[in-house]
Amino acid sequence: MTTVLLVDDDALVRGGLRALLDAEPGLTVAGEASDGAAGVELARRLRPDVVVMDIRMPGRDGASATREIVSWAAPRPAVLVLTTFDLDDVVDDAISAGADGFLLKRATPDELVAGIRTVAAGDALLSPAVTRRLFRLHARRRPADDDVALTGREADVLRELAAGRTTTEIAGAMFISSETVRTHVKHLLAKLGARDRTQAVVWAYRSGFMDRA
Amino acid sequence: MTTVLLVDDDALVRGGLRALLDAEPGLTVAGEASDGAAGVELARRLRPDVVVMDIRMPGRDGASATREIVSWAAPRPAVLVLTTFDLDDVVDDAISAGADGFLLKRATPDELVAGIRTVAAGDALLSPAVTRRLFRLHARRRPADDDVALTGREADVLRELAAGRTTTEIAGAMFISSETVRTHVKHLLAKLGARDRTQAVVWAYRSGFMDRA
DNA sequence: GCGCCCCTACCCCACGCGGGGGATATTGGG
DNA sequence: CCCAATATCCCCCGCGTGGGGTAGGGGCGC
Repeated sequence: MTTVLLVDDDALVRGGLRALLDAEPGLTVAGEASDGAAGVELARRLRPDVVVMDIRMPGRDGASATREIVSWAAPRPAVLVLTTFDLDDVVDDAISAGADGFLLKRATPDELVAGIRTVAAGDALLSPAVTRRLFRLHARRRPADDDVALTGREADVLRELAAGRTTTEIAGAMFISSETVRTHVKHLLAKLGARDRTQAVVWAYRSGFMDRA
Repeated sequence: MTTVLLVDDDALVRGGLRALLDAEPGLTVAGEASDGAAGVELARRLRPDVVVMDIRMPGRDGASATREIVSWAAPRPAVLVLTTFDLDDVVDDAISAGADGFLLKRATPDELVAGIRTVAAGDALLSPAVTRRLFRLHARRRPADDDVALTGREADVLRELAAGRTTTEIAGAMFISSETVRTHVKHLLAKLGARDRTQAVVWAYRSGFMDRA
């Protein structure tokens, strides 16, 4: 049986989550708190398996509370942070606070249950270190990055650039002249706002382009 | 109810997993296959929510089967790859095959169940793109990458390069002459086996250097 | 004290690269 | 049907970059 502590300033949200989770076999809600300070205190007393933590709360916020809980000696509760994730600065706090997982508030009930089971089961699916890196990846996924409209060939060339290839090598690989490659490079540099191929490669890795491609 | 298809060449393993999963509320094993070809065929007929796929099998292996299944149009089964993950080359195949998740065979039953629920629930906890990058992070953690012994200043310069800065900018930021920056760049290129700064930046992102720094 | 590595700094040379042009052919949507 | 977008190819110019070598000062270990 997995015990869960709900920390959210909205009583209606807590009630909804409690009904949802208690109906789930293998899950039970051990307690509720309406702010970070009460959440930490209750987590200390109840020792739940998982703390579901809203990030935005009056008083002591979720990031601060998370930071404290994850600093406890094992076995400590796993912290699953709930967020609307609207480019909020507080998200960065949740990241650096070292939460074990985070979930969008628009997630489905099934997804929440799966998330709770995942963090409760430990890090077999994803290690904490990796999860932390993930947070960084997510935080970095700015909408602007997806707005860049590279043509098919430009995207091809960028992939080659991001593999560390030279103009001549790319020309050989793509069966076109190096002059054409140079043209494509010039165009994608302009679109990306990059001043040279190195900056284009940086963009490719940081924007998630290399993950999509 | 989440339906699962087991693909593993070992009948005993399949039997154990079936017993384990059928005992779990909300999960049911819809079928079993003993190799990749049979697995793909059965997945096509049964349309399970999740395919639990052993990576190492005689005949058509798990990576090849995974590659096919993930190429199907939505809604397609999610593929959870099972692996011993002992620095096996086949792991690279699983990565590039685009599996939705992967789990160590030494994972506990709880972890397997949590993993199945997670991939069945979709990408709310972790998006496919991020998962794919994760795989790369895991696969990439080769000892060789950690063996590269950059000096403190060389590492500083590499971080600046990986931010897309020019020699002159780096010199300004580090309060040294650009000639010195050039020397550091030359040295780190030699150590990394990179032919130019672009390849050094690629190495910085792919090796995990940018995650550690 | 002597070697060894690191950081600092400079030289020359060849060339790849980015910026700014222009040109032609094909494709597809208004 | 025409125009915009795309893909292909070519030119010149200036300079940043990489490869080679050289060198002094500082720290550290033997």
